[in-house]
Amino acid sequence: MLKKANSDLVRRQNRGLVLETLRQHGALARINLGLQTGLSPASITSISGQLIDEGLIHTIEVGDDAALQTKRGRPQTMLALNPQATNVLAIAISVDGVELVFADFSGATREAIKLRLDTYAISKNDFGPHIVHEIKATAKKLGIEIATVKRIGVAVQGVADSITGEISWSPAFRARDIPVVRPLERLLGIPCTIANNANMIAEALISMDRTKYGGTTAVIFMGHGIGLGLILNGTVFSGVSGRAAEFGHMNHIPDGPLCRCGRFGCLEAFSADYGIMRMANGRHATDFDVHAAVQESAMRELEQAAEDGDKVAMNAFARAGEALGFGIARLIAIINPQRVVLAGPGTRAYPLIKDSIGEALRRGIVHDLRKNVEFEVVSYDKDMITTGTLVETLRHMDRDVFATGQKGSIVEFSGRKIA
Amino acid sequence: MLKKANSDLVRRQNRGLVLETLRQHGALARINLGLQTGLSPASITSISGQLIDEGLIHTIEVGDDAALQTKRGRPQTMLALNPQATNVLAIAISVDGVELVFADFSGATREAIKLRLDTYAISKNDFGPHIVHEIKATAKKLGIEIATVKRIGVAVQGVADSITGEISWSPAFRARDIPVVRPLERLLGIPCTIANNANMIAEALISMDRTKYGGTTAVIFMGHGIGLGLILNGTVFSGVSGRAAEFGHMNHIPDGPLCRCGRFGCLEAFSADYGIMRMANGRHATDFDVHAAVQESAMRELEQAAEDGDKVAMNAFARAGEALGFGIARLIAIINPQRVVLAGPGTRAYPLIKDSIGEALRRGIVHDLRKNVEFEVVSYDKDMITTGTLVETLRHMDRDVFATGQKGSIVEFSGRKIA
DNA sequence: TGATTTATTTCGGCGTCCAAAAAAATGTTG
DNA sequence: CAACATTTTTTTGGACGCCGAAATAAATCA
Repeated sequence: MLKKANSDLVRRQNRGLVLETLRQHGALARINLGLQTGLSPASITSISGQLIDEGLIHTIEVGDDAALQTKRGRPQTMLALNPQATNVLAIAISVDGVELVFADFSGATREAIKLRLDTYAISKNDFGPHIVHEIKATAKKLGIEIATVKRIGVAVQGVADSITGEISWSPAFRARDIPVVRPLERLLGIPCTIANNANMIAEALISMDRTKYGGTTAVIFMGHGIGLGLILNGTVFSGVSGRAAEFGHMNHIPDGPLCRCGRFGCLEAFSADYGIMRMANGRHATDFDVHAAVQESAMRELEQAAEDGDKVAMNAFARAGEALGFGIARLIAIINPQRVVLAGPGTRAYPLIKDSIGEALRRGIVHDLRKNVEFEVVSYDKDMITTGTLVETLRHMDRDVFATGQKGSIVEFSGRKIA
Repeated sequence: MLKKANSDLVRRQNRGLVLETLRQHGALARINLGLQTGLSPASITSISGQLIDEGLIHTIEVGDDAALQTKRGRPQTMLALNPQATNVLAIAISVDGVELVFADFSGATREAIKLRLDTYAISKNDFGPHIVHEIKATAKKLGIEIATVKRIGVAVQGVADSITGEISWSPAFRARDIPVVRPLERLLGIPCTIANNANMIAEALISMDRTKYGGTTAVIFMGHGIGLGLILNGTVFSGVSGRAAEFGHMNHIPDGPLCRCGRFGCLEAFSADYGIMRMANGRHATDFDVHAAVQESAMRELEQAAEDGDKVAMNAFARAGEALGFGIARLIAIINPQRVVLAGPGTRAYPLIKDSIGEALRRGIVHDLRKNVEFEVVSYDKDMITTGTLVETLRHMDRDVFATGQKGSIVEFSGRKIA
C-alpha cells in the first residue's frame, strides 16, 4: 500500500539523499552533489545550507589538491559530513569477547577496544548492567563524552530478536533470552538496536560494493556456527522479528548427528568447526561435547592433516562441504540469489571443501538455477562485523533522525517516542 | 539508496494512493477517502477532480441506500473506479489448459473463458502466435475491442522468467524456454508480464486480507507440483529474474526418489501427486513414469483408501507429509515467516498428512522458531490464480501508469518506452 | 422558512523544487 | 593589467502540490 506524500516527505527524502551521498562518496562539491543526486544546483544550495546550519555537514579546505586547482572558473568548495555531528557506538558480541567501537558521524573510528568478559558464565540479567558499566568506564578512559553518543548498534553471534531486543540464543552465553536493548536504553538513555552478525557482514558488503552485492545475495558465515545474512532487493532482510535466518539449524539429514541446539541433523552439526572435528575424531554423537568451544589451533592442525592427505580428516571436510552444498542448494531453491558469498574463519578450509560443495550443488539443484548464481569467498576480516554495524547505525541517523530536520530533542527509543 | 523526491513524486504517489484506496474499499465519498488516505479534503477534491476529468474514476448514484440517506447534512457523493477506464487480461496457464479472464478497471470480470489447447505438444515458438490468435478470436467473439486492453498478466504453473519473459519450464509443456511476453507484446501491442502461479495466489491472499498475509508469509501450493509464493514485508518476492522459488525442487533427501526434473530426492518427488502415487504403488524410481499426469480420480481413490485405513496408502501420504514438513522446516530456518499457508488441490488430503507434517517440523526446526509460525490451510479455489494476476496487473495500472497522470500514449513495454 | 448539519469547494499561504539570471571567484589573453 | 572566459554557487521568481480556514452547497430538522 502506498503512503501519503507531501512536501515534508520530499524534504526528508532529499536531505537523506544528500547525507547518504556524502557518506558514500566522501567530500563532494555542490555541483557534483547535484550530479550524483539528480537535484538541481539551486536545491543543493538550499539543502546544504540548512545542513551546514544544523552542523551536520561542513565545508572543508582542500589544501593543494593539484588536480582541482589547475582549472579555471570559480573553484569548488567541498562539502563533507561533519564528524562532530554525533557519535555512535557499535558493539560486537561473539565467543571471542565483546568489542566496542566508537565512531563519529563520518564513520571514522574514534576508538576500538576489546573487552575481556566471560560472557559464557554471566547470568541473564547481569549482562545488561555489566556491559553498561564497561561502556561508561571505557568512554571515560577514552575521553568520550557518553552524551555525544546518539545511537548504539549491537551485533551478536547467534540468534538476536530485534523486537524484544534480547539475545535469544548465542554460543557466547550459557544463558538464554538475555535482555540487551532495554538495559542499554534505560541505563544510558541512548537508542539501541540489536542484530545478527551475519546480517552485519551483509551490510558491510553492500557498503563496499553496491552493484555487486546490492541485488539478491546470500552471505554465509562459517565459524563456530553457520550463519546467514540475506540481501533481498538491495536491503538486508531481517524478517519480522529480526530473527530471519537460523541457517545453521536448517535440517540437512533427518536424524543425523547431534547438534548444539539439541536436535539432530542440522547443517551446523556437519559443517561448523565442532561438527568437522567430531567427524574427524570418529566419535559418535553421544560422547562428544558439542558445547565445548573448538580451539583454532586444533582446527588448523586438522586442516593441515587434510592438506597432507590424511583420509579421515579429508573425509570430515568433505562431509562438511557436502552438507553446506546441500544447504546452499536448498537456499537457492527458495530465494534464488544472484550471488552466494562465503565468509568467516571457516573459509580458511575452503580448498578442502570446495569440491564437495560443488558436487552437492550438482546433486541438489537444477542446473538452470545453479548456473545463474555467482559464488565468491571473501577474505574474512573481523572488522566486517563492526563496520557493518556502524553502516547500519549511521544509515539510520542519516535517514530517520537527521533527515527530518526536526530541531529539539525528540529521540526514538525502539519505536516509542520519548521527549 | 534513497531517490530524489519532488512534487512530481508527491502527485504520483497521492494519485496512486487514491486509486488504490478506491480499489480496496470500493466506492467511497470524498470525506472518507480523505480519512482513509490521510489527505486533506482540499487535496481530495483536487486529486479526484483530475481523476474524474481523465475518466479514471467517476461519481456514482447511490440510489436508495437507506443507511446513508437518513443522515442530515449535505449528502455524500460516492466516488468509484470507472470500469471503462481500461481493460486488462489475465492468462493462467496450467496442465489443465489455458484460461483467459478479461476484466475492467474496477477489477470486475467481463468474460472468463477456458481454452482447450494441447499445450504439452506445442513447440516452443508456436505457443506465442497461437495464444495471440486465440486471444484475438476470443475477444472478437466476446465483443471486446482488443485495443481497450492495456495490460496482460500471465501466470504459469512452473518456472517463469520475468526478465526474459519466457516459461523456463512447466509441466504443461514438453518444450522449454517458451517465449511468451515478447510475442504477446509484439503481436498485440500490449504490455505484458509473466509470473509464477504460486506468487499470484500470494497476491490474491494479500488483497483478501492484508493484515493477515501482509507481513512475511509463505504460500505453498500443492498439486501436480509443489510451488511457493513468498510474501516478504507485505510484498510478493519474486527475486531478480522472477524465478524466486523452485521450492518443489528443493532437495529433501540426497539420492532419494527420481523427480520430474531428472534429479533425485526433491521435495516434489515425495509430496506432489505423482510422488504420492508412486509411493503407494510401491514402485521404484526406474519403472514409474514421472512425467505422466496423475488423474484426479486416481488421487481421490488413493485418498479414500488411506481414509479407510489402507496401510500402504496411509504410508504414502505420511511420507509426503514428512517431506513437506522438513521442507517447511528448512524454509522457516531461512526466512522465518510469520505464517505458512497451504493451498491447492493437494490440500484435499491435508487430514492424511497433517500429523506427519507436524512431526517433521518438530524434528526439523527449533521450537523457538516454530512456535512463532502460524499454519493455515486455505480452501483452494482455482480463481485465486487469475484473481491474483488481475490484482497484480491492476496495481501496476494504478501505481505506474495512471498515477503519473501523463496524457498521451506513452506506454511501457517491459521497461522500454515506446511512443 | 430558517437553523442545523454535513460534505465539498474555493482561496490564500506555505514549503519544496527548479530554470534562469546574477554573482562570485578564478584563469586566460592581448 | 584589464577585459574576457569559464566554472561554481547563490539569488530570484515561478510552478506545483498540500493544507487550513472560510465559503458554499445541499440536505434534514424544527
